[in-house]
Amino acid sequence: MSHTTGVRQAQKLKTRQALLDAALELLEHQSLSSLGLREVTRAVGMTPTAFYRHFDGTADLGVALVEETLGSLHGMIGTILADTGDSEERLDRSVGLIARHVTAQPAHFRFISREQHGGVRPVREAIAAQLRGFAEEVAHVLGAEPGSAGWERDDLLMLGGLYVDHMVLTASALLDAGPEGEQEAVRVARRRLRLVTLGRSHWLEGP
Amino acid sequence: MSHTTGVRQAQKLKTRQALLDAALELLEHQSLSSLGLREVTRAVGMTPTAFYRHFDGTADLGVALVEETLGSLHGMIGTILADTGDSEERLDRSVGLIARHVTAQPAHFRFISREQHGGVRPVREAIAAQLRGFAEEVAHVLGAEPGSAGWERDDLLMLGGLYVDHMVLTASALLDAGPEGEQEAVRVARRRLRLVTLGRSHWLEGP
DNA sequence: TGTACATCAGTGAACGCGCGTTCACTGATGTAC
DNA sequence: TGTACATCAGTGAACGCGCGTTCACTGATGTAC
Repeated sequence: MSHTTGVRQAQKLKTRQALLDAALELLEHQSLSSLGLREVTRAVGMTPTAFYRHFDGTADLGVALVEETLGSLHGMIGTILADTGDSEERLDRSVGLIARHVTAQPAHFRFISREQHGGVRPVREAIAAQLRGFAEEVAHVLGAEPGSAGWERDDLLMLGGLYVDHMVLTASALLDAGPEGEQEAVRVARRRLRLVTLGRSHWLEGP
Repeated sequence: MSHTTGVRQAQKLKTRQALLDAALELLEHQSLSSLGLREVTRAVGMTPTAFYRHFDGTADLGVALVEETLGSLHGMIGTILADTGDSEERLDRSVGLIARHVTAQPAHFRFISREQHGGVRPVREAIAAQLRGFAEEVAHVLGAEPGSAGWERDDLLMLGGLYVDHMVLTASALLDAGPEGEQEAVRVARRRLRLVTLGRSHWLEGP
């Protein structure tokens, strides 16, 4: 057995990643539907033809970017919503964590925000599927808490979706705000979340 | 004085409107950033060159579409939020009104939803400005109600923004749901709104 | 370990095509007298 | 009302350019023996 086996595969993965990185950078100022395959290969420094060794086209690359951005976030839901500290503290922590993620990889979140309702169907659907997954995870975690006693499954899902949509809105707001407006965006996001959480705690009192 | 004066201007407006209509139709399945000027004129049946008699380019046309879609909605805020009936009834009425608008002109709302975070900056900014205006109107109307006694201006704006963002989310959800899923989308939108409104009514009780 | 063959990531030339923009123009509409 | 000139929405030809996709290829990596 030789330890060099897989050199070719490793190089291929490296090239693929270079394509994804270059595309993400190009997508900071344009939509996926106007991103050219040649633009991407040019940025990486390779022949347009080679693109097809990795993706069917830019739509396919877009779906891969969705996976790269959101795939790793599953399971983090539990960490974010860890039921420690009072609800105020937990809420601030959640928003802070989103803010840190967005600051750490702004291009990824800009891409998601832009393509969530964008012109490329397979990408839109991939994002929707991921967000639906998050909503279900949130619903599951919240459902296990004492504060959710008596809640119907349907209402928990509604609440999970509400929180997820607010995460996405917060990420968008942070990106739009830029560095100087970040603090204010965080402040507003926190108060919004507080209001929603307040609604949650009175939900069962009836309309 | 001749009553024919203005024939030229009327024809020009008609052509301009034809360009806007054709563009909106083409934008149902693509983003503005990939919409070609020639595509639009071809759909209308005119020379590409003539496009420049009406718009600087597709970005400029996009800004005009924003105005066409959202410009007429100002002032309707008051009607939607008219303080009649109990809060439950008023809430259902609001969602119903959005649903009716979206059903009546789906292409317009799809365009707004798609370009709100899209790749064309001037259009993004035009949409943001309009939505900010709506948020302020909502804040103003709500601020005048007894239920908002004691609210700070800042919190009212936060609430206005929250309602506006939910209007947009509801519109997007309705478009994504299609005819068969419309009823369910309306149901979820209503419960979300109910939860937010519940949070509103307990806002002053402290954190 | 050495050799002969297979695989396959990336190359480079070529294609037909639609794009945005320019320019000089046409002819209906508008205006001055 | 009639005439002579000005305006300007829309035309049609032309341009250079970058696009996505095809094809036969090269040469390093991998595999069988």
